[in-house]
Order: sequence, then structure tokens, then C-alpha cells
Amino acid sequence: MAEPEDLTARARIRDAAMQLFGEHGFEGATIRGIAEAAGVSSGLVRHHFGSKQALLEACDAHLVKLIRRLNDEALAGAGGNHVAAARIAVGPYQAYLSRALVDGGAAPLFDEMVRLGAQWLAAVDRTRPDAPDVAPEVRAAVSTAMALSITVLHEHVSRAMGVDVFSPEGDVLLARALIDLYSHPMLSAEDARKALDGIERHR
Amino acid sequence: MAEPEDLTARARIRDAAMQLFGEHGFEGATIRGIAEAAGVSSGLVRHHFGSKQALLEACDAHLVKLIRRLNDEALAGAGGNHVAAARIAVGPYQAYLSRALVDGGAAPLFDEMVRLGAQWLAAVDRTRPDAPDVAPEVRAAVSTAMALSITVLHEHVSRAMGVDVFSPEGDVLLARALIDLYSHPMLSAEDARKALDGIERHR
DNA sequence: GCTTCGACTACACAAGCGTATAGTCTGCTG
DNA sequence: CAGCAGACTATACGCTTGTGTAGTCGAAGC
Repeated sequence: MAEPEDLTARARIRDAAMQLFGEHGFEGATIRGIAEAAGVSSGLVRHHFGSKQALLEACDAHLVKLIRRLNDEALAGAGGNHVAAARIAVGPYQAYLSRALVDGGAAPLFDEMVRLGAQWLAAVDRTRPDAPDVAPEVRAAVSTAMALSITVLHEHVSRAMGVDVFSPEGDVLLARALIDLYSHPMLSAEDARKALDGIERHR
Repeated sequence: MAEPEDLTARARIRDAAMQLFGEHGFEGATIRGIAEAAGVSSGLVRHHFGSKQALLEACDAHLVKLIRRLNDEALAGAGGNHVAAARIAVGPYQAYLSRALVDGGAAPLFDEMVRLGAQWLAAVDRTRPDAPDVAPEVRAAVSTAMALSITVLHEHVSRAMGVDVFSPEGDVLLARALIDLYSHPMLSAEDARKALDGIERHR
């Protein structure tokens, strides 16, 4: 990322807003605080973005653009390893992503990730012996949420793991844990059948 | 749950606070709004809880007590089916749970869920052929986060699934999706080995 | 050289916030 | 009956908030 002093004031305000929105939430962050963090007057924030709500929307749009670019890069580069997808490095914007998802502002972003996940799922399904029990988009929705959970709950995951998941050591440990979890089914075939029977009986 | 008019004013205030904190976040919710939702004056909120911060802490404590009770019931009743654990029905408090987790207030709650998950994981490990690659507490942390992701991101999961995950139909669909996902490894043994080699090489 | 326009600041304003205080009402205790 | 404690309300006080307005400054265009 560029040095702060190299960015235009508009970009500096947006970056500061994403950090403070992520830290304190939309209501918790103040225009004056954002302006100070960006090194400008509070009036300039209004001059460039019009209102606090519009500033938030600009941040959302910026995040979508950013993630889309990261997605394209990852798709072109790593060849679509989905273990990496669970460790999305949105750099300094993780907190903002979490807030946006919980506040409900990141809906288009989530939907796009589901679309990407469904694509990959369809590829895996072709090499699968038994027919899946539920529609691909449903499984894609659930596994997308699970992939995002590491980012959204990174604070708690880090505390429970004893290492910051976004540090180099934490990243390696997390990757190994994900590989282990993803390569070992938590339910045996008979357990799955029993669980399904339980659902049918329950209805 | 009891009817609102049967509860003491203190309990009504706490319930209203949990709903509004969950809906609008800590800063977004107002004491006056909470008081109105509870049908009392704003002064009474202060009389019972002292401050907004203390009210939040009382809500956190109430949630911990509530989840602990639900956990005990589920453990005693269903026999420890962990598919059910991913569909924690915290009733009308789902939104509050999500906020608390993202705001960082629900740390003890998350930790307790990890402890419970680790316990169950240890049981599964005993019937596992190969030795796990990473420590149980790490895997427990990751799978706890994944289990919670459905609740935290329920809005997005529901939208992507086309059904509200907390409705009866959505619950069944979600359960079947989880059983399918949990009984089919996303990574084959060789894929896992390749991924692990990739990590080693990368270091 | 004068005008124009956009970046930018300083200051003012009304509204809403959490908090504080004074007081009322009710039921219990001696 | 008096006294008191606790639930509860009404109202007020600073303070911060988002927003609005007036004005400065510097560069580009004619």
C-alpha cells in the first residue's frame, strides 16, 4: 500500500474511515475522529463525501473493488486452492469486513463469494461418488460462511489458538488446521445416515 | 419465554437492551430507545443498571448464563450431536450474540464453546486412524468459529440459501447441508499432502 | 490580470446523547 | 401511625454529534 502522505486527501479520508469504522463501528466512529486520523478538517470529509452515510457506502464500494481484485489475483495465481480462500488476507481491512458483514452492508460481497464457491464446488462434485443431498448453492452458502468465520472471529480464534492468526506463525498453524479438518470428515457415512434419519423422524 | 408483562421491569429492560444492542450495536442503541421498548422511563434504566456500559455487561452475563444452560440441556438431552451445536438456537438473541462476538464482548462465551468442542474432538480422535497434524485446541478453535459462522452470518446465509435459516424449513435444509459437508472431506488425502508440502516449501 | 472553480478550513447550530438530580408513589417494618 | 427503602418518573445539564455556512487559498483558463 502507498504511504499515507502520497495519497490524495480523499483516499486518506476513506482509509481512515475504513479503519475507524472497523474499530468502533459506524455509530461509534465520528467524522471528527476520521478527519483527524486523515490529517484534514472535518469539513473536508463532508466536502468530498457529502454525509457520513455516503462515506460508509464509498468504503463498502472500495472494499468490494479490493476483494474482487484480490480474488482475481488469487484465481489466476494459485490455481484456486480453496484452503487459501478461507484465509483471505484483506490486509488492514479485516475489522471493516467483519463489521460490514454483521451490520449487513457487505451483502453483494458475500453473494459474490458464494458464487465463486459454488463454481469450485461444482468442480469437486464431478469427482464425487454419491449424489449430494442438497443443492450446490446451499452448500456454497454454508461453506462460504464457514470460510469467512476465521476472519470475522479472528480475535477469538487467535486467543483460543494462542497465536495471532494473521501473524506468519498463526497463518501456517491455521492452514495446517484447515487442511486437517478439510481432509477428515467429522461424520462417518453411518453417522450421517443416522443423523439424516433423525431429521426425517423429527418432522 | 415468559410474556413481557409477566417479567420484572429489570428483566424487561435487559431483554429490550439485548434486542436493541443486537439490532443497532452498542453505540447505535440508545438508553431512551431501550427504555421505551421496555415500557419504562429512561431514568429507571439508570436506576437498575447504573450506566450504559454496565447494562451491556449485564446483557453479556445474561447471555453467558443462557448459553451455558442451553449447552447443558443439549448435552444431557441429545447425547452430544455436534451437528446440533452448529445450529445453536439462542432464540431472539442471535443478533446480540453476533454483535458481542464482533465487538469482542463475548470472549468468555467463545472460550467455553471451544472447551466443549475440544472435549468432543478428543472423543473423535480416539477412533481416528492417523495422528492429527495439529493440537486439539487449535482445531477446536477453528471448528468452533465455523460452527458459529452460521449464527453470525445468518442474514447472508439465509439470503444465499433462499430460506431463512432460523425458520423450520431453513433449519432442516441447513442440517442436511451440514451433514453432507461434515461427512464428505473437501480435500482428498493426496490433496492434503500436496497442500502440506506447499506450506513446507513456502517457508 | 481577472475570473472561476475546486480543495480546504473555521465556526456556528440544532438535535440527540448519557448522565445527574429531585421528587412521587407504594409497600413494608417497628 | 410514622418512617423508611426501593421502584419509578420528570426534567434538566453538559457534551458530542452530524450537518450547514461563510470564507481563504492556489492553480488553471481566457
